[in-house]
Formats: sequence, C-alpha cells, structure tokens
Amino acid sequence: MPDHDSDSLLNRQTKRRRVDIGVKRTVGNTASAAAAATTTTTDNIARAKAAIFSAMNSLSSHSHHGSDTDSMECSVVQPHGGPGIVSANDTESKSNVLRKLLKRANSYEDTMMPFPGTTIISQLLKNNMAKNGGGPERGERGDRGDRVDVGFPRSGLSNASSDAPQEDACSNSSHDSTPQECLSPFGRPGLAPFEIERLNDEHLRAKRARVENIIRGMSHSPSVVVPAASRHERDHEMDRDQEIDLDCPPTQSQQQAPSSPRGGEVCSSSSRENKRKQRLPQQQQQSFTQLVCQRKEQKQEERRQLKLQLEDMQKQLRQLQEKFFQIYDSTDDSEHNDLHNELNNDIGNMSEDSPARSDTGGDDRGGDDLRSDNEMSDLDPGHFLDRARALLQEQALLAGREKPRREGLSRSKGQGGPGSSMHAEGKQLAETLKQELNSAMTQVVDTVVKVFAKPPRPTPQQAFPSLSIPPERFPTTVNGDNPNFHTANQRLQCFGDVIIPNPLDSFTSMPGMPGPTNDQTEALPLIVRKTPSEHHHHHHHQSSAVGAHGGHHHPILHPSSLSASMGFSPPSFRHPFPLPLMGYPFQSPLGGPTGGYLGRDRSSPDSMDLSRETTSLRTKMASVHHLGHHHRSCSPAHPGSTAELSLSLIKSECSDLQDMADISPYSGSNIQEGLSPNHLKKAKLMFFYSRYPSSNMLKMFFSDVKFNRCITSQLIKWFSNFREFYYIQMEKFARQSINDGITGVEEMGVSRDSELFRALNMHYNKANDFEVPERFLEVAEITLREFFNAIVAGKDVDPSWKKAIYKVICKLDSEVPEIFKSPNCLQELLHE
DNA sequence: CGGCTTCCTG
DNA sequence: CAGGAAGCCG
Repeated sequence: MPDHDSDSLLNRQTKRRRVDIGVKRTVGNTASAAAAATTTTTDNIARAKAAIFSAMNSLSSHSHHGSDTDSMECSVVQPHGGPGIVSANDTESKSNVLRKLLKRANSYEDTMMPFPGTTIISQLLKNNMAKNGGGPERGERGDRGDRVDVGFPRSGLSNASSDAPQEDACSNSSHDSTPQECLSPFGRPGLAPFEIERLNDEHLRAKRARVENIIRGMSHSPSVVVPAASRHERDHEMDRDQEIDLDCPPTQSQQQAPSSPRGGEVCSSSSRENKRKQRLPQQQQQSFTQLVCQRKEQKQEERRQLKLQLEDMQKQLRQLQEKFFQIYDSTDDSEHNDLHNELNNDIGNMSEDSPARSDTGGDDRGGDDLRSDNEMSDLDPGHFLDRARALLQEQALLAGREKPRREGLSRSKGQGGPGSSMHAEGKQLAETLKQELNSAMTQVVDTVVKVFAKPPRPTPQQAFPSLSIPPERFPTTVNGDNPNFHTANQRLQCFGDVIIPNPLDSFTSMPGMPGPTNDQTEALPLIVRKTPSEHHHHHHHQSSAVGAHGGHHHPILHPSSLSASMGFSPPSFRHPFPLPLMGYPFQSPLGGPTGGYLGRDRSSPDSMDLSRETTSLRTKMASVHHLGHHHRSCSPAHPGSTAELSLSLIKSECSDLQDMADISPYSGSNIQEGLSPNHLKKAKLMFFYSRYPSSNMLKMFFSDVKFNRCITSQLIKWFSNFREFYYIQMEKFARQSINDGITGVEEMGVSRDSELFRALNMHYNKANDFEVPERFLEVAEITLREFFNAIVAGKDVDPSWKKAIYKVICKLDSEVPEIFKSPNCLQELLHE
C-alpha cells in the first residue's frame, strides 16, 4: 500500500503541522524575540530590558495559556517594547487590549479562586505530607488542567527566564524577610544589582512600581504573618502578581504603604506610577481604579475571614484532638503521643502554610466559602464526635480482642522502653485505629444519611456539614500514608462542593424551604424534575430519596438537579451521597477511573454497558466548569473549603462518580438524560441511511433523550466519527484496489460479501442483527468510486481533495425510516 | 460568534 | 469513541 497512502498522509500531516506550528509560534514568539533582541542590541539598557522582559514574558506566559494575548499584554504595558518585540503591538488598539485584559482578569479570578482553600484543607488532611508539595492543588492552572499533579508547575519558570539563579537567591533570602523581594522580577537579587541602576526606562519602572504596590498591599494584609509562608507562595506569587499587575494596576487604592524594610527600592514608586498612569486613557484608568479598589477590599476582607477561619479550624482541630484522646487516654499512651504529634503537625502545617496559600490566591474570593465552612465546622465536632465516640466504644466493647491487644501494646511500651519494637507496635496500633475509625466513619455516615433522608426538611446547615465533614476530618491524621485517601477526600469535596450545593440552589426556589439567603441569580438550566422510576435499589438512600420526592424535592437527594445543573446526565448516576463508599476502602485512583466498579448488584441487563455509557457522559462534563464556579459562588451553605475544586478535578471526580454509579433512576422513564449504548447502536444503524443527519433530525429521532447542547454535540460527534471511519475505509479500499491493479471504476463494487462492506458492517452493525439497506451499498459504492477516481486522477495530492467527495456523499442521504423515531426501535428492528 | 465539520490524537 | 484544535459558513 503504497505510495498514495503515505504521500497523502504526509502531505496532510505536514500541512496540518505547519498550521500548528504557526499557532504555537505565537507562544514562544515574544520570548524568542526578546532573546533575539538580547543578542542583537548592543546597548546595555536595551539588553537589560530585553532580558527582564524575556523573563517576564516567560513568567506570564507560563502562568496561563500561552496564547497570543500574552504578547498583547506586554504590548500594553510596554508600548515601546524592546526592538523586535511583538510586532503586533501597534495593530491592536489599546482599548481592545484592555478589554481583553479585563476579561482575562475575570476568568483568571475564577480559575484561581478555588485553589488556596484546597491547599489549606489538604494540609489539614495530608498528614505529614511534604509541606512543599503544595504544587498539586495548584497544578491545574496549566493548560491541561490534568487531574494529576504536575508537581511544581512553576518550576520551569526560572529556567525559562534566561537569567540565572534567582530562584535560589529568593529561597535563601526569603527566610528573613517579607515575600515581596521575590515577587517582582526586578526585585530579584539576581537581576537587581546591575539592572536597576540602568533602568531609566519609564515603563519598566512603572511596571515595577505597580508590582511593588501590589506587593505592598498584600504584605500589609493581616494574613501575611508567617514568614515561612513566603517560601510556598513565592513561586506562585511571582507570576500571579505579574498577572494582577497587568490586569489591574493599582492606583488610588493603595494601602498606606507600611514602611517596608526594602523601602529604598520602592521609594519613587509614586512618581513612576504617575508616569505609568499617563500611559492609560483616562476612562480606562478610572475603571481600573475602581476595579483595583474593589479587589483590594475584597482581598483584605477575604484574608481576614480566612485567618479567622483558620484559627477557628485550629481550635476545632485541637478540640477534636482532645476529644479523640479522651477516648484513648486510658488505654494507650504511646499511641496518644503519636497521634498527638501527628495532629499537632497538622495544625502546625496548617498555620504555617495556610496563610501563604491564602495569600497566593490573591484573587480568590472565598468569603462565602469561608463563612459556610465556619458554620459547618461549628456543627461538626459535636454531632460527629459523639457518634463516632459512641460507635468506637461500642466497637471496642464488641471486639473483645482489640482492647487486650491495645493494653498489651501499651504495656509492652512501658516495659520494653522506647525501643523500635514499640514504635512498630505503635504503628500497628495506629493501623488498627485507622481501621476502626474508618469503619466507624462509614457507619456514622450511613446513619447520618439515613437519618438525614427521613426528615422531609432537614436544615442544610445540619445536613451538609454532618455529611461532608466527617470524612474530611476524621481520617485526617490517620490516612496520611494512604495516597488514595487524598483523592478520596477530594472526591468528597466534589460532592460537598459541586453536587450538594446545586440541588440546594435549585431548592431555594422551592416554597417553604428555608433556603439560604442568597438569591439565585442565575437560571439553572436543564433541571428536570421527574419522578424517577425506581428499581434496582440496594440502598436505602435511594428509596428514601424517592420517597422524598412525594411532597417536594429533597435538597440533596435529588439526582436530577445534580446531573442537570452539572451538565451531565445521570443515567448511571444514583447516589448523591455514596459517602460510605468514598472512604478509602473504596479506592479508585484519580488517574484511573477504570478500577471503580463497586462489587454491587448491577442487575440491569444493560449494566454491562455501563462502562460505555459512562463514557458517553464524559463529554457532558465539559460544560461543568462554568456551572461549577457559579455554584461555588452562590451556594452559601456548602462546605466552603471545597470551593477549590478545579475543573479537572470535577471532571475526574465525576468520571469516578460514573464508575460508582449504578442504574439510572430514570432508566424506566421515557426520557433519558443521557445517551445510552443503545442510542449509540441506534445511531450506527441510522448511519446506514443518513451520513449527515442534521441536529434537528437527530432530535427527532432521539426523542427519548433530553436534548441539550452536550447531547446534541455528542450525537453529532458520533456521526462525525462514523463518517470518519467510513471514509477511511473507503480510501483504504480504493487505494487497495488501485494497488491491486484495478483500473476501471466499473470493477469497483460494493456487495454484501465484499470486504469493504464487512468492515463497515462490523463497525456499524456489529451484531449483524440489522439488515443493511440496499441504498447503503449503493452509496458505499459511489463513495468508493469517488475515492477511486480521485486517487487515480491524482487529486489526492491536494490536501483537501476529500472535500469534493464529502460534498457528493452528503447529498446521498436517504430518509431514515420512521421506525427509528420510536424509542423502542431497537427492539422492533432487531426482532424482525 | 456559534454551529458544524474535519483532522489529529489518545 | 472522546477531546481538542482548526477551519468554514451563515
């Protein structure tokens, strides 16, 4: 197979690649241009400028999608950028640029908002995890937003900026000083000494002034109290401040600048600022000012709240800790100490890291979250601990061997002295404890869920915290060594954050519901209230949920609101609160949602298709993110700490969710919210009639599906994939025929026993239980001949040579039989 | 700009 | 098959 093939492929690909390269070039453009400028310019100032600029570019382009907007950004602040830098500068009008910047500022804020809290909680939960492992939660900022940690996302920054070891210099100096010295590219020791003096260039100074102003504002905030924190925030702060700076330069809203220890560097900032101000049109400047004002106030407020919350959490942690120890005080001391240390470590980590984290999230507005977090934590310890304690005691009593063992251990400690054996035993004990705690947890959650499902109107404040908190807190110190536990927690957060609030939001509009004070400002589309036909239930949750449907919708047990508001449909979603399943006994690695099926009864005959079905849901998750932050921002009663779910997390969470999910509550009703494997099958059969169905047509023929944008596009995508396969087969067989020496189109035919047809039939009609219409054979033959002719004519050298064929084929669609409009068409069709 | 398509990749 | 990028079109 020969040359045709590879040739055209090569052509296509190279062409394609060229495009790609062209696009990507914009990313590296500014940096490389700056680098080039570095080499070509002889002037020292220009060189310094270029160097710094390149560093800054690499910073900013690293901090988000390295798109061409970066270069534009630079062009705003640097209208007279170094030689060779961004030629597109002048073409873009300032107003446009500024608008983009503002827009970006918003989106940036949105994306940034979630993270800092996560790190706090994570630190709370992560037992003795590396303190500097804070990267994970923040790694999502990259292009990909993958669920997997990317380690230290900014690690490449210092490398990218051609200038040397600022990183080290920063980390060294950051111990004894405020973070600010590392925040500004200009403040970096590596650059400052020789650079600063020569920087008589206005815009550079203006830029620096802005950066430093921001820094001043931030360092003045109450939460920057822990010097050690600077280490954590430094690498993130650098680009972020860059971001803030670019997005909204500070003006009148300056804080009363505290006399900074490095005041010398900041001395003339006001004058620089004035100069910078002049660069901006007055109107934009004002809007900037306002923006900055609001933002700063917001930030201050958030910090205050965050700090308060932090303290509160610490208190509660200690409380919890004490209560915890009270239980075991009598039985074991070594363990006591171990756990005590662990807990203390956690608290220490928290207090050490959290302010930094909160600071790094300079843009996050976590007010609601924090408040709700406080609320929930207020309720948490009592309710939960009581139950936990009771359960634990009960267990201890029941499991008679446990206690002797513990005592034996504690005795051995006393006798054997502080040896290593004792340490091992202590660990063992810890393990036992962990297991106990976990089982207790499960029971507690089960109980609570059960209890919760009964009263028709549980107050959210009680319900959510008690449900969502315990798993977060309880195994806090106990599971530090379990890498999956963290993910489990995050999974929980998914529930707590996204899933729970949504129904609540939608529920606020319900009459008689003592809903949160927030108004629902945004329509919640796609929310369907249906009476789910319920079957295949093994969980009391399910039945209770259905029962709750009678009078009104239960806030958290309403599956449809979840799925609907999240943009994905729940044919396979069942439990809004599979919390008992989410402890670490149920381990489903974040990266591998495949392992996740519960060993539960999936008695539906279609259950084996679940995996495929779940994949069909994944597309819909694409729409999650905007909804996601919407709900974060407007649901007051949800656990605030969970607000920092990244989209990627949500995605992975929900694919996990799908794995955990069982049978749709809607599976018996007429309208589904998602596309099932049967729909896929049906679509494939429809392809025999129509290769290019319109979206309207699809809606007609899939009337049993509740259409939304995602469903539509998924269906369209299906047909697109069908076509792709179809045309690939056609081309393949056409080339094969040509290579087999066939010269006449007449020899090209498609019959039911031809290889081509078998391939197609295998793809669209795998079970071969559908009689392929004759028309399809004709169309296939026509297509094949088209390809044949085109290839023979050498048209395939044209990269778009297939388009002509597509044009022909798309006119060959025939009517899809009416029977396909029936939701049960498959049965009817296949039973013939 | 949004819908639709193709192309590429995983 | 899905996701995403790129392109076309109304």
